[in-house]
Amino acid sequence: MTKRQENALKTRQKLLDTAIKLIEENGLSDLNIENITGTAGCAKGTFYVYFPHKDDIIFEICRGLFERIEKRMEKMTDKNLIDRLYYYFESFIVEVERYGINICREWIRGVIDPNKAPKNMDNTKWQFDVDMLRDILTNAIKNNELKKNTPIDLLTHTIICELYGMMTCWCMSDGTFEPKEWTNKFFKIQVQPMLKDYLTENKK
Amino acid sequence: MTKRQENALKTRQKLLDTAIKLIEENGLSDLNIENITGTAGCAKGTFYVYFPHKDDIIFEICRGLFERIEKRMEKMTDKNLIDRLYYYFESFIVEVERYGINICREWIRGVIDPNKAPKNMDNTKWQFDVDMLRDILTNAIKNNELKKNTPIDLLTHTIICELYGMMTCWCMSDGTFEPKEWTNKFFKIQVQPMLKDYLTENKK
Amino acid sequence: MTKRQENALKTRQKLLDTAIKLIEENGLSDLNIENITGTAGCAKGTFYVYFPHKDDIIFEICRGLFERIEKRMEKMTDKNLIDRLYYYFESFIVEVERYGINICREWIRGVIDPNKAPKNMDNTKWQFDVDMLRDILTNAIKNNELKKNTPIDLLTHTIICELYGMMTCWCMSDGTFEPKEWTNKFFKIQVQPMLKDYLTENKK
Amino acid sequence: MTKRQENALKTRQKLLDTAIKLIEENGLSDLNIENITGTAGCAKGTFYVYFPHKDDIIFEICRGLFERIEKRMEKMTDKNLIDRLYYYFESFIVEVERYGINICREWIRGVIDPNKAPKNMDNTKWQFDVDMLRDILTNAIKNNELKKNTPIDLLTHTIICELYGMMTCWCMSDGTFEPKEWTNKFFKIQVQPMLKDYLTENKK
DNA sequence: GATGAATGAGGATTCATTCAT
DNA sequence: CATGAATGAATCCTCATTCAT
Repeated sequence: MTKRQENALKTRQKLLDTAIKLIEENGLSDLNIENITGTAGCAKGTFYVYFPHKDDIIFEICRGLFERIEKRMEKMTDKNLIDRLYYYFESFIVEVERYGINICREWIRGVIDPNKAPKNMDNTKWQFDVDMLRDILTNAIKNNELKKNTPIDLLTHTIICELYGMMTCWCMSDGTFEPKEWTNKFFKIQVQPMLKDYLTENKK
Repeated sequence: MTKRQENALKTRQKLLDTAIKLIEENGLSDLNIENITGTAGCAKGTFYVYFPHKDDIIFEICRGLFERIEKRMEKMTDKNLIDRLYYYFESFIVEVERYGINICREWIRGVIDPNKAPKNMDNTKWQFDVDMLRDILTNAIKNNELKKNTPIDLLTHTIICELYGMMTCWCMSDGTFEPKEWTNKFFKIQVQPMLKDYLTENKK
Repeated sequence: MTKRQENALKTRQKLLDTAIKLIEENGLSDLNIENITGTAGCAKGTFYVYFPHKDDIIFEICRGLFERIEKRMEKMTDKNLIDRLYYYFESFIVEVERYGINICREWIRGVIDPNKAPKNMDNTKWQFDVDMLRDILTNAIKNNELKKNTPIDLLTHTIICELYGMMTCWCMSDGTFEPKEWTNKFFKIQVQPMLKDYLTENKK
Repeated sequence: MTKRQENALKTRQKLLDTAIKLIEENGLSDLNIENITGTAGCAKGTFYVYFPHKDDIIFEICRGLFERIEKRMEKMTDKNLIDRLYYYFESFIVEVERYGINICREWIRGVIDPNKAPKNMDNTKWQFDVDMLRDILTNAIKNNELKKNTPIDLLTHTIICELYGMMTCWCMSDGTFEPKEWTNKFFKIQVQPMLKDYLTENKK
């Protein structure tokens, strides 16, 4: 990579970071291109060198959040089921909290309407989450961690519901309801008891 | 009430209904005053006779949804705790579904950021929900339906989380994940087991 | 019509007149909404009360020119064929000159590409002109002014070609080549000789 | 010519050809530098190595069309007047058709306003055409092909008018009105009769 | 010669809101 | 009460052009 390309990447990242910062500070509705470029220290037109439309930077911010969670997930293959599920919960919360509550709000606002998702998105976030969790549980059956009669669909939906419920409540409560703290509690009183009956002998 | 006052009330209601219909059809972001008044069959200026600001009609729509739920709740004082809680769940879902998925999306979008709530709102939706549910449970202790050591906060937050999780997932899945169906399931595998240990002998 | 509606019409006309004046002065490429409204003495937004898009006012200006020519034509039913055809030539030139050379330029620029015509235009200008002239000649055969073997298509196309050729040359020559003067000359040395052989005895 | 100079010339020609292709496909208004260079397979900056301004390439395209016509004309000195004039007509049409109807549209749009012609253009297209045709006719008088009382101005303007009329109508009709076909017809019923009276005995 | 990142002036469009009638 | 013409701030986006590498 040449020096020029490196600088270009820096500019792009600078715009991305600035946008994240500004959304976190004032929310999406107050975000405008003049704002971003002004704060990032470049010209208005420079924005359009990297993002064809205003929405594209927002999509990218959310996708970034999305990818970070995925990346965390990939690292977790050796642990046992309970730990993997807990890690799944935690990953969401850690990454979302890193970006901040306002980005989370915009993320939910975006993810809430799959009809308005960008066309290059091959799948709904909902479908993606359902598939990923179902895979974890299906594999657990294959690995003999879960019994064959485990109600996978029920567990999958319950867990995802819990997760998005936590995020929605975090935003609603303006941060009072802290997800990190509740992840733990919920996991103990909701997820673990629910799984108990389906864990095979050797994993209990 | 004079004839004139009656007509005025009708115009007002017409505007409200039209706005609901339009949001359900095209979402909030495509809603504008010309749209509302045009569809309702009155002049742009008429809107401002009844609603000082655009936001006021949105607030009123959400408040309407809110009030319907409350009203349903008030009718339910004679039933036992489990039934009351189930009814609480159901009320949300029934009323939200009546308005439609797009209104629900906008409701979540609005409720998600308490800082941007209208100023005449005396309380956060979050705080309201927490208080209402806590009251139900506290009364249940007083009525000797629940044991004194019941972890009220834990139960309260868990239930609210589940509820908003369901609504968020309904929206995310574009209606595929049907709340009515899952309300029942969730109640059985999540809420009931959680309460079991704290119900007093006479209520079990 | 109420006083208000009258004023509104005046505002609309003022915008139209201003736009015509500005195009005539500086051409279409230098025309912008700020310009029009500023000169017309109203706010930028007022423009959009009357014209949904910038292009709509341009279309209307050209349509206006078009209609004036049509209206002139309608008045001419009692005269003989030669006079009617001459009047056809003259109508074009008189109306186009009234608007000015720059408007004529934009008109040609617009009329030159039927694919980019507004969708509410039911017909091509080309088709319209061909039809109108063919009607005049066909009727002349019916009225026994022209012989039955008159080559209508040939005459029609020749005359239209001459007409648009004159307008194009007027613009190209920046007004040096004056259409009024040439209309007469052309008619005498081109149209009349061409018709001579086909006029019936009683009309010669 | 060094290899480097050769390559440079190729790049320049590639840009020119690409621009012609793009105008023919989408018209001038959709033409932009990124478009040209992207399609030509070089960088945006490269454009400015060869053309100081965007307009310069458009000017060059039109000049190219212009020169091809001129070159055709130069070859025609030995034929008689009627043939030379017919060849003049034909040259226009053949070359303009080679470039395509959209280029012709843009050419007319450009040629229509001499005030906006590039400054390096020493003369108006109008003036150029008038001069060229007048020369042909004046020489015909000198060569004793035409009588001395031939109304040169009248003939010159009539012919040019006919020519541009044909091109304008070709564009207006979206290609339906085919210039090649009509060139012949017009020449026979318009130009030849008009000249008849002024041809000297030995040329009749 | 070639590149492509950066620029910023310029222009269209939206829409909540006001107010005279 | 009802109207709807007028407002103008706000904002997105385009694109020819420059210039350091």
